[in-house]
Amino acid sequence: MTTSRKSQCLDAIRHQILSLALPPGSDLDEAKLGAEFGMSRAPLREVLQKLAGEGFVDITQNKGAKVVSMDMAVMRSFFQTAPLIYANIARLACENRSLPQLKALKVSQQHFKKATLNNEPAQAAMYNHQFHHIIGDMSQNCYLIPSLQRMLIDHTRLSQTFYRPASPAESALVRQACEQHDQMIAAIENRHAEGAVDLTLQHWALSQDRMERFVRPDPLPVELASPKETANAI
Amino acid sequence: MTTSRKSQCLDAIRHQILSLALPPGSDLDEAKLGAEFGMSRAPLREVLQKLAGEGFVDITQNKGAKVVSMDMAVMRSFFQTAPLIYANIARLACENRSLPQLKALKVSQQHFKKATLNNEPAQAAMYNHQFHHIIGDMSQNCYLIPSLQRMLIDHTRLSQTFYRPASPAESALVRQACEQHDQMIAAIENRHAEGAVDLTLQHWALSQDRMERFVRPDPLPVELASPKETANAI
DNA sequence: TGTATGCAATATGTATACAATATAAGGCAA
DNA sequence: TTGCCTTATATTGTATACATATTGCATACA
Repeated sequence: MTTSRKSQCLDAIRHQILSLALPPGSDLDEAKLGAEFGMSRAPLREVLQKLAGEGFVDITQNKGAKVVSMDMAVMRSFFQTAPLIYANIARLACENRSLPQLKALKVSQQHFKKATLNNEPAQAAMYNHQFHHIIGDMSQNCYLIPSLQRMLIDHTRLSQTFYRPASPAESALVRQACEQHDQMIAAIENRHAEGAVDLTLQHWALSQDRMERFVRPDPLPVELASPKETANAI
Repeated sequence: MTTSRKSQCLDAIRHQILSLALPPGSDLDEAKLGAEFGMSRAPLREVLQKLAGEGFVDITQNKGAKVVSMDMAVMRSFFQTAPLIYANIARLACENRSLPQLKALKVSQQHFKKATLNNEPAQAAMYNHQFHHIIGDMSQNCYLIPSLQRMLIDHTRLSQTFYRPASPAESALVRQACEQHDQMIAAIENRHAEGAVDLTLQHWALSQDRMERFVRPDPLPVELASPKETANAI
């Protein structure tokens, strides 16, 4: 199939952006990518246009495509808006989910669980992304889905450290997130909207703290930054 | 400027979709549009890709672009989701609006008011669209704006009849909508978030009834459809 | 007469060549 | 040395030609 080459290219670039292999702000050179995926610039430009529509890249006239940035102004909006979108998507998912979607969600969760147990942080982040993406599909709401997908892009990029726990306490958080996924599946299966919303907000609270730390890490101990020490360090 | 031809084409197609000159579901032929706007298919395809990203058209592999449909399932989501998006956008607009944006909003409202007074329904619908689009810009929230813009597409298409009042009572509704715009400007200018949200919800309620009637009009009088009359008619 | 199959016409997808624009480097003048 | 202007190079934008896929119609067969 000649069509699969384009969708394959789409998936590859999406994956690289979500995994931070292509960091925010990096330039996407048409000629280079075209050569890399063995296709001419025409279809590749369409791929970039599509990615722009999905919110993965920004395209500027005569300047090409850049991976969307994650500056402070955007982060503020992110933390402000996420609970609203996630909670309402969860509620609608309970109302509108289909059985094939429910099946897909369970499969995704199996993969996610396995990745966390095997300590594969990159995979875990991607399957977590897929999990929430499927819940978005379940909502069947063409107005909220674009918002959700944009949130998930930044959420997945920010959570790249989340599944790479540095201490037993952090491992416990990952296990808890995994359990919440199981509970969310049950709530959606039973069309228990209020439960799904509550779980979603708890799930959000869990990752929120971790992500905010990533964006705004604890300040270094003041003593280390004293004039004397600084002078020595240089 | 060679660049303006593409953006001009974008604006033209957007306008035709919003005004229902291109009805939902209609096919967009690349070759025909290319000839119409005096450009080759390559840039025109990019225009269609961009429109797809904005939610104006759906593109299917090997089958080209169609104006997004407005079926019943979508309408349900529309009425379900609109208050949520509009209210939160209004709240954020109060927080984040800039002075140039406020100025633009006032200008847009002037045009809108003039169009309603001069009984120019098509123009009124377009300036109403612009008015709410600017409020979206004011929110500065890159996650909610895509949702808002998709809502506005369908809102504007549905409201094409709204500004074509058929009775004095309907004219009063249009005047009321216009007054609400003025009040919304004041609330946003004074950063009065609660007021802006309330006004937005009232504004929504006003158009909601009118739009639902358009989607699901009053049934025809039963007498006219009686077997005897029907037989005569045929 | 209904259906299936194959062919032709039309529309979309892709590649390549060329034009226009932006960026960066180098030279010149203050 | 610094600022600016010019020019060269690299990258994006556009047009055209060709390949491929879909659709509708005609024809043949059940």
